[in-house]
Amino acid sequence: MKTRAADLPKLLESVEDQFVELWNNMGTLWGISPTMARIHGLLYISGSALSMDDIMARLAISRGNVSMNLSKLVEWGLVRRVHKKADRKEYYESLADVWEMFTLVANQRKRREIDPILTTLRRCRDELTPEAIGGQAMKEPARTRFQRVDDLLKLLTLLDSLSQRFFESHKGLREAVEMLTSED
Amino acid sequence: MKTRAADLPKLLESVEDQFVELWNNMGTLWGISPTMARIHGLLYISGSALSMDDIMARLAISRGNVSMNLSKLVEWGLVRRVHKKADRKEYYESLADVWEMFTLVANQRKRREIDPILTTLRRCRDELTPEAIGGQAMKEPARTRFQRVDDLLKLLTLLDSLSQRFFESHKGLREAVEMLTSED
DNA sequence: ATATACTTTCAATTGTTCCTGAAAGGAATA
DNA sequence: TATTCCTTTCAGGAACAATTGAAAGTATAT
Repeated sequence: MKTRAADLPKLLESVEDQFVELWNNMGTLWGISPTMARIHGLLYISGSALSMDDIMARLAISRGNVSMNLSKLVEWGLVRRVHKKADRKEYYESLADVWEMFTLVANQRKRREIDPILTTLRRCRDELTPEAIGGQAMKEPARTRFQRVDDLLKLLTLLDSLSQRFFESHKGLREAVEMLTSED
Repeated sequence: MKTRAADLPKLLESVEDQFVELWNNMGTLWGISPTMARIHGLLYISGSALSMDDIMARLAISRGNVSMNLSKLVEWGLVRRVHKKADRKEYYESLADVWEMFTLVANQRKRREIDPILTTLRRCRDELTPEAIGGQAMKEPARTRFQRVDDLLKLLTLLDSLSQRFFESHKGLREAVEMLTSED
């Protein structure tokens, strides 16, 4: 059942709304605040540069809120400012490349959040080695603690190397595709 | 500088505290509530079955809170109840296998959160195809919208297949290790 | 220099999520 | 059955996060 031409704007609006909502959920998953995600969703799906007023009107949120969240998006590198000649307003535009967006966020979160965790974990392990506590290290209860920390550290270190390779360029994605298509 | 035997309990306690705090941060990253993460951290690092009272005392949180969060942990499958004979109390014990814990959480979150997103995304795409809106599909502004949704869907579908393979068994991990060690 | 057009900041408000403690619920023992 | 010991539930409160709107800030045009 085809949509008549007159209904197209309504349909597009509805699809955009669905997408913005979806992107909001996606954002929650990545630890991104709802409004930030919605704004980015709107910029991404619309594919054009929008002004603060456009966004305020479309998403029904206040000027201050839009301003703050746009700055954060620019900081993350997901959105960039665009100046139009003969217009004092600033416009904002999303990155278009999805993979680039993913790696951008993944790399920053890894650096800010995962790396410190790994550092702490290593310190925990080092405090439980024979070098640190002598013969006690081999006996309970220290032995179990050490074992658990070490197990975790091994896995996280591995995942870390993997993600490093996977996220650092388009190459990682290509390798993954090959792995997926070769066997199976 | 080795620790004297008398200081060992203090040291262990400190390491455990650091670990619990670390696991709390890790949990935030996975969208798991702080207390739930801390309880699980304690159970994991201690490597033994603890009672509600043990946990309340060690983490200084209320009985109700411990109870609720333990149920959720059991629900997730990260913790299991243990009955000790001649004791009415219930004890709780964490899974020991780190990889198993990861896959458990990853699979459940995928099912609950990612799959619905993919469904919505497909619906968005389908509403923008030529089948749905005719010739308009090839012209702006519908064309861009379709393109963007389709790009995203392609990548997410790929990541989905990848993670499926990666997380469904120990095999995924082994493959990844091979990939990492073979070339580079 | 002043006015205009637009953006940023931030204190106050609102909204959300988390935690507590006490009461109700269950299950084992006497 | 009554008692004891332990767990769960949940309404209210505390802590935290997000949002607004108006004042201050900045830049361009006149």
